[in-house]
Amino acid sequence: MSTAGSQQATEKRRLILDAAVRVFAREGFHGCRVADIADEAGVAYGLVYHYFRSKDEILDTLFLERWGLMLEEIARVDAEPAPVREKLAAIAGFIVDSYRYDPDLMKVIIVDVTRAANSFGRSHLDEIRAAYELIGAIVESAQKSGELRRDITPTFAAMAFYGAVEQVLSGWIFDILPEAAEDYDQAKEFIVSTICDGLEPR
Amino acid sequence: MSTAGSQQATEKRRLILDAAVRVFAREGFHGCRVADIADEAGVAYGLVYHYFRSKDEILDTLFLERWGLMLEEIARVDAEPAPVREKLAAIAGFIVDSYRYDPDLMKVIIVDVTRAANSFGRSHLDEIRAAYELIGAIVESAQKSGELRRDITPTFAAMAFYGAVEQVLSGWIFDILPEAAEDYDQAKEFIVSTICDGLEPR
Amino acid sequence: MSTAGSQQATEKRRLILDAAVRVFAREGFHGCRVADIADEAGVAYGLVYHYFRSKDEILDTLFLERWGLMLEEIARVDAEPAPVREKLAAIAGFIVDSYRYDPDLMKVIIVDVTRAANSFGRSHLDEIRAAYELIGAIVESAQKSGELRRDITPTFAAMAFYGAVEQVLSGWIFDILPEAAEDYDQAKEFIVSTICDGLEPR
Amino acid sequence: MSTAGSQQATEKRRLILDAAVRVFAREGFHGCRVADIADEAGVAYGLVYHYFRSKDEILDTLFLERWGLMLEEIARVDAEPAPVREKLAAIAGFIVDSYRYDPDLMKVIIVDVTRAANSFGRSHLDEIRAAYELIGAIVESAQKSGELRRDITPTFAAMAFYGAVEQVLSGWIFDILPEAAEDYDQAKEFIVSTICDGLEPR
DNA sequence: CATGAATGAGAATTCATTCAT
DNA sequence: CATGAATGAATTCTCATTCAT
Repeated sequence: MSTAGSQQATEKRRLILDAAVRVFAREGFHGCRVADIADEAGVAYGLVYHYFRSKDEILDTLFLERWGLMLEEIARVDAEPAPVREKLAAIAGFIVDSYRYDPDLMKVIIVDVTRAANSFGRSHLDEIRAAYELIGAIVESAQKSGELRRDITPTFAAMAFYGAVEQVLSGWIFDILPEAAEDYDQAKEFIVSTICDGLEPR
Repeated sequence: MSTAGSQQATEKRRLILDAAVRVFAREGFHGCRVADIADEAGVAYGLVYHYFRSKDEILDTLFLERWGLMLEEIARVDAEPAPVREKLAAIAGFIVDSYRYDPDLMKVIIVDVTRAANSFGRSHLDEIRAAYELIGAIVESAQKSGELRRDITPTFAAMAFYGAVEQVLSGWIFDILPEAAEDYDQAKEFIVSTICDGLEPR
Repeated sequence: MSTAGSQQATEKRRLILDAAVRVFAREGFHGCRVADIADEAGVAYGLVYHYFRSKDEILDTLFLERWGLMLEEIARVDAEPAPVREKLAAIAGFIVDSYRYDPDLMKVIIVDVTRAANSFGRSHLDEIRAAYELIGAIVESAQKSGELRRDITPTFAAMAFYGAVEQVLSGWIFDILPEAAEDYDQAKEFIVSTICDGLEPR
Repeated sequence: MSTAGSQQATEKRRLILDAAVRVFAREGFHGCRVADIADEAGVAYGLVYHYFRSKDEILDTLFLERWGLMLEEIARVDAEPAPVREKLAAIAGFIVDSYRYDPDLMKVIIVDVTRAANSFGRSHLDEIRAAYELIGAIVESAQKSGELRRDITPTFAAMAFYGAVEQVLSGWIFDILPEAAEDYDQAKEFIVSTICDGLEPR
């Protein structure tokens, strides 16, 4: 069946992407060779170039796939008529779960894409900016509704919130923070509580 | 005379380090060649290797120099009998001022070391961890004195605080946040207020 | 078809090895560049590294190929029920013929491996030693059978024999000894006669 | 005193040469840097170039010094009215003693000069050839006087003799032959007896 | 004489990418 | 689609030699 053939073709592409995630996570984007990806995927060297124009495109693809999901999720959350606290919890939860579900992929995105955001194509930077802006928009409307303080700019608040989330992921990636099942849930609550309530007693 | 000679000997080394900061900031550690550093410094290629064993060692040196200053500053702040809020403000201020004083250097440290989980970040993990621990210790003692809530772990609080600071710097580095003179001062206050007071109205 | 394809794949590897022999012989292992080998072989620079891990590995391969043949030959000779004089003549003949057949290769082996006490010679010591030991074993059994004097240790006798052979090759290599067709045959006999009968009249 | 000054100057030169012997023996001519020689000698880097034009010249000097002594000795031996057996014993003894007295220097000469005789300046090759010719002359006159067989060419006989001697030294250098006090004396006798009497019983 | 900083050509090796099959 | 041999530009690091002091 031609459908089966097409599925198989897609399968190999997926195989390569998944292998790339593992290899990038293990050795870093710069630290690995295209050959390593092919080996990890168990496919021929040249096949990588059949499906992807370049090594960069593999990373681009991985990033865009997942970052796109996140943007969709943030937009979806934003559209709901929920308290800002719940919205932020949903976003933090989504990112934390993304890491829980596929730590290698999130490691690659944070370490190899976010880090190199200015050396890579500017397109990534726009995607990243879009996330901050969506979060900023959530903050902004919550400020208008009186849910959040107005003396801190929305953009800044978004950075503080996202920075806290990313730092927790970095902590896990660098083996600085403990990483047990309960830590994931706790992290989400801690982040929201720290950012919304502050560290000082109320 | 011999002192002058010794200073002159050191001069070129410093010249190379300063040139490396600019080149790393402009092209990224991986994106530049050792030749670029030598050119930028106006010295012969080989002299770079006279003073440094490798390209890596240059980055290591830059990182350790500045990170060491930061660790000293945090330790100094910790030792003072001030409210935790002032301590955190002093630390955030120091980091923000480090960026204001030498944005290229901080960019290099954040982009090429702090987030490089597979290369430099990993090899300087102890130094990086030390910073978190010092901040965590400040939080912990403030929790004991009742200045801060006790239901969020010190380590986690330290991550949230440092994450917010670093993200603000990242915002400047990646041209996401506005970067005017008043923004630097404002940033320090915003960070402390966000982390201590929270975004929700009190 | 697939056999032909496989042969073709091997062809380039052989091309490189043969080119390396000529280049090493002409310029010496240290005196040539990998680019010279690639040029001489008429292949792209990178292909050398496709087939060999390093410049060293090329020399290792050349040495082991031929030295292995020699060890086999010596072992084969040793196993035959012939007079020791004939055995030594067979070994000397094999080495002399090796030179006659491929003087460049033997030059490389002697100049760059066998005498290189600090690099290749040291790392191939076991193979080199094995040759002496095989020859020593031939001497030893000839001493037991009364064919050879017993007052000279087998190891020493092996060194004297091999030393004479190698020095003759060195003489050819360095243009000290005349090198005509009849010299090759004569050399074999001279060596055996010198070592077995001695230079003094009997 | 100006004499003392001049002696001191000479001392440093000697210091460098002696250090070079040790370094060359340890790491090989190609495997060491000029800096290693300076360090080993305990002198400043630049001083090496004050006394020698180049790294090559250091090796040249070492070789010519000792090889010259050997040529003198062979010529001296040749001039004496002694049996050829004694002459060869004197030459073998001189070379063996040279090694016993300064193994590093002989190692350097055999491994780094003799080996590279065709890549280095041709002048070395002429010196080496001169030694063979002197020995060949000794053989030739012994053949005329009936002390040695006439059916083996003098040049060839010289090669066999010198080859046996050098191989014994190589055996020591490569740790293949035992190297105790008595081995040195035995070696000399074994060499002469093997070459003059042959390995077959008389 | 003595020092060691400064120079820069050179070489091995790597690896993304192409291409013939 | 699949394969992996072939290409060659790029870059780090080495180190003999020079030179200013």
